[in-house]
Amino acid sequence: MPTRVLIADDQAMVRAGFRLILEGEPDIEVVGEAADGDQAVRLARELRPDVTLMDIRMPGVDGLRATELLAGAGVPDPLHVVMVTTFGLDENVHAALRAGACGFLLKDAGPNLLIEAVHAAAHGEALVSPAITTRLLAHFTRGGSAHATEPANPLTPRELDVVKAVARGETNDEICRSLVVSLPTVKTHIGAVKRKLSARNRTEIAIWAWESGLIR
Amino acid sequence: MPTRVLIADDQAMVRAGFRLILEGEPDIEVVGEAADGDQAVRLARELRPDVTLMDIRMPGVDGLRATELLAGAGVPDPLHVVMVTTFGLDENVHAALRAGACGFLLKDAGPNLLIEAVHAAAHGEALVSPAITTRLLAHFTRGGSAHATEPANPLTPRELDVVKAVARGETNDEICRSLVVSLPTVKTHIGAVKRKLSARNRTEIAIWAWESGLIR
DNA sequence: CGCCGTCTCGTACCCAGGTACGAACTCTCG
DNA sequence: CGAGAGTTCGTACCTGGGTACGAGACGGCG
Repeated sequence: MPTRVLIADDQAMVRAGFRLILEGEPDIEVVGEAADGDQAVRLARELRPDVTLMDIRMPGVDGLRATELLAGAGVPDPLHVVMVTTFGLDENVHAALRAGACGFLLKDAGPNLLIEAVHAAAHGEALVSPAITTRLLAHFTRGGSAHATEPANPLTPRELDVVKAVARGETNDEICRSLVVSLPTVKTHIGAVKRKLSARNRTEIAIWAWESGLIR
Repeated sequence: MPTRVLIADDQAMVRAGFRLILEGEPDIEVVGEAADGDQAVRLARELRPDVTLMDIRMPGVDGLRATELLAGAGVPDPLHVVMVTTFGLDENVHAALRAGACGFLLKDAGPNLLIEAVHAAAHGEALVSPAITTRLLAHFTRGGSAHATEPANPLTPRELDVVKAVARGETNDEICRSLVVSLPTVKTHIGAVKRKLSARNRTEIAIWAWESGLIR
């Protein structure tokens, strides 16, 4: 009996590409496609796929949230979600694994890795892109301290304001004027954001904002 | 006699997806794949494809530059290049058409549109994604005015290396190690880049890299 | 050949950015 | 009401980023 796969990605051509890649395998069957997180959750409940390929970045409910929803009250059997994304920022990886994903692939990983990941996920095993694996290991060996305490992505509204300003290239001085607060306040917020995103400087905050679609 | 197609995209999985989509058509034959602009130019000269699918964003020589090179001294017969990209930034469209492309597709356009575009390009006709067509028309009707883009950015190769590193969030210290130069050198290059891009800090350099598609 | 651009490195200085505390105020919620 | 989260501000300190010089080495080109 073949592995039944659900594909969730907002780009129709990416879905078609995945489908064609996977249907080249005899023991894999694509049972559905979803264009956003909402659809993904509904179809996953309805179709009960063995594995769900989930793009992180989708309009409306994104892949992370959708995975959390599924993990929460959706399906009784263990989740087999493989995250697929174009970018491998650390925060995304952590959030994805916390949300219950059992794989994390970059889209430039090659078709074979995709197939391998589906097979691995079907057996409840995890497969992560080599490039990301390297960074994960670096995190562990460096003693990734702050992660255990921090929940997923709860940036407060004010912190989001600061992130957007940073992602526009504003200096701390400009931010404190445009948000009408004092300079220490801006620094406090930025410090909090850096901890939550495990960013090492403001440039990585800006990169995160662009990658996550907060700015475009 | 089938239409011979060359695929140029840095992501292996995207190439595989395109190939599978196109090979489903009886009158289309994929004759080669290129992972960057250099390869694309060389293969196009060697294989003489009827149509080249070209991703705009590729490491090293990007799709725009590669198209220009081909238009310049490459092939005598008219160019049949279809640009493919995930984003439909206006300046990209203009630059692509200026460079000699005869089509412009968004990756979320659907497989059928891809096939249609290849067929159209084979006959020298142009096919542009509906969404982009709308924006182009808007430009014309509005009287295509304000173009605040810098057409030529005289960034030297080395400066481009530095820009990419900055856009990855690296610190000066990390850059000087990854490029194997001294710290003053890195600072010199960054200073030059800042002047050329009229950026006020490294974050604005990173933003520029993202906006211009140098990084994704 | 001399000129020019690029890449490289150095020294020195200044300041924005980042860290590490502490603390007050407001609001919500059990 | 007490607890917690969010926002705000303060002080002090240190590092990294940015600026302003100058200068040698290399290669292409008129």
